Amino acid sequence: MLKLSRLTDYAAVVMAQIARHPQQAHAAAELAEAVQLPHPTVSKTLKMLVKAKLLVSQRGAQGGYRLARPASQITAADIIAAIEGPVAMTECSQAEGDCELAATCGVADNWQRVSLAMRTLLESVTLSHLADTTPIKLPVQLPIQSVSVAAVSA
Amino acid sequence: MLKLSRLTDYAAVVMAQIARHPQQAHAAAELAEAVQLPHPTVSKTLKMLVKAKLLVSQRGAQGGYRLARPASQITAADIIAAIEGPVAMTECSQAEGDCELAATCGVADNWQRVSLAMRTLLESVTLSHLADTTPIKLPVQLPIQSVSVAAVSA
DNA sequence: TTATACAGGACTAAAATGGTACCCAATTAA
DNA sequence: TTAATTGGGTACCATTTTAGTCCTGTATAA
Repeated sequence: MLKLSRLTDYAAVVMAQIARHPQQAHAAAELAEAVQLPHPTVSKTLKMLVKAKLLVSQRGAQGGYRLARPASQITAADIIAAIEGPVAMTECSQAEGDCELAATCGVADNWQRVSLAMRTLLESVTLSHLADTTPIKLPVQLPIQSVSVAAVSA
Repeated sequence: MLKLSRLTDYAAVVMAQIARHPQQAHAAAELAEAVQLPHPTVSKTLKMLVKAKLLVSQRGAQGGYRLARPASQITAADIIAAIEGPVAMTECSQAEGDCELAATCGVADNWQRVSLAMRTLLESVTLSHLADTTPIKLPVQLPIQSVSVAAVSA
């Protein structure tokens, strides 16, 4: 289905929740309550988001989580990458040629182009967009005509 | 990683292989040899592609698999859907509201828009493109500015 | 009629995913 | 200084998904 994992979905929801009240720190328990998900799971998700530098945390009483940068500078691709790793459609489109089928494959290059277009799309959607309850108007025309595979395969 | 499953990857490679020689019927064993993958696995993949009406099969001696329609009319989205089911980023973007968290979620609509844009992108890539060894120039500018969620949520 | 080749389903093994629990570290406030 | 609060890290387990294999049946062509 080319689906996001459930944790990624949670991450997006939680990030959006924080983005709607960016001033205050949000405790894991409070967020879990707000989004109606089990506390330990939300907590795990938050930790991953901190590790990915999308959130900053403050321990102790009155502590909690805040956005590491403005919601407009956090993208859907960032959130997905935080939980699932970098966006890449195929094994071979993420790392250097560790696919020994490359010779017989014949579609690798083109998948990489598609992959890159997907990533560009996901990078054009920010947390502000996701958190907003009004519909996104995706602002950019994707530069897919000029996609180069160099940056991917290198 | 938002990655295709391995079987989907195989499916694309096999489809491309058939697309390069569209006149003749291709036996599973022959294809397995050509793409250097185990026969039973390729066979399973082929069966799924037949079920999805992307290939037609012919039993008996000299039988095998052929494209059900021209490569230019088979899209990446078709191939992915054949193996993984319909392209949808989140649980709730595929079926009717079977997500009881919708109330607290607050990002469902926007994920659906993103989902739709992804699908549009994948529908713009055909098997001809994938099978071609020269780089794709993705031909369409995505109509993402005018994306409506109606078709998805309905 | 026999060899070829797909159809369908059952089965198993392995891996990813999701969820939980536990204990430690840091901070704050009484 | 101590207690309460809150995140950090790790390890573990259950479940689901994925991948791969095998077996038996059926259609077709020579």
